Amino acid sequence: MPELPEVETTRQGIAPHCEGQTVRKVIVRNPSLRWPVPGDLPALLEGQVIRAVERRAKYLFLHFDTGSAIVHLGMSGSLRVITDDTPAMTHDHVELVLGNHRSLRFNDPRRFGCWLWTTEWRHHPLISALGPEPLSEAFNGAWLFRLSRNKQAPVKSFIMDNHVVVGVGNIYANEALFKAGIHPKRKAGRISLDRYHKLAEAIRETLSAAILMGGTTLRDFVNSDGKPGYFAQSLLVYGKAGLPCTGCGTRLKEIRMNNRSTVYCPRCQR
DNA sequence: AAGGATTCCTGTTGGC
DNA sequence: TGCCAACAGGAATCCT
Repeated sequence: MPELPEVETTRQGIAPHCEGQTVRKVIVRNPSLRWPVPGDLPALLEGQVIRAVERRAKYLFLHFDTGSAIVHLGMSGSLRVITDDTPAMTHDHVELVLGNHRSLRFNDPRRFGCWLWTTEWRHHPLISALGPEPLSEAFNGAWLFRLSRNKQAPVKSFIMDNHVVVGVGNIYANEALFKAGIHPKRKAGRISLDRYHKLAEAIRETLSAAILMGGTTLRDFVNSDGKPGYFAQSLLVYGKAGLPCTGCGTRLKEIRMNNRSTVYCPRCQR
């Protein structure tokens, strides 16, 4: 499940092969993604040079002179650069044939991902209201504290809200709350500045460690080079319900919050 | 208006 | 062993 580290790993993997390359041909095999792939996407991209591959939150942008393609990997999407004679696989929904005998292939079994076009990517409705990047200076405990005042929502929902901070999906929310010793159901507005400093640091640590290790890799996610990431091995609570807490030995508890698996230590997290 | 519930989808898993 | 329901989750959107 691509979370921010996986998306950044993907960007780093494809950028060297894409930047400066001309798009020779665009093949849309299945336009039924989260939103329909624009019918004029081939006409918009063909003949143009990919100037840069950028990431913002979990969105990737292919920047061209006339605008940008917005790509989201959704739940099960992946982008790979391969030689252009490699046979298409099932769920290879979008392909950009490049000028270096390579192709950029978008594969997405569950089709929660998207390919969109924008001429003003910073002002695109999906992008403009996003919160700060978790590894940027703008994201810190003071920011979390200020935004959370009077909020009744549980802190786990709060940090997974893209208006608060981007890139914190279910797995990393569980991990960060454990590291910070905060109970996932605690009301966001009832947490001190001190504890938010700790939480911001935990989010930062969790995500940067995962980026270094190449992403979490659960089930069907593979990096752009086709190799799995190794972060899954260092998960402390996610997927470990019933196992002893690494801090105190208490059995980790699992509950459902907003229909999402939530694992925590009932003793260490308050 | 905030916050919870629903929705999209298919490969994998678990129970009988 | 085989089949099928349950589950997984990003995030927009709908609903209360």
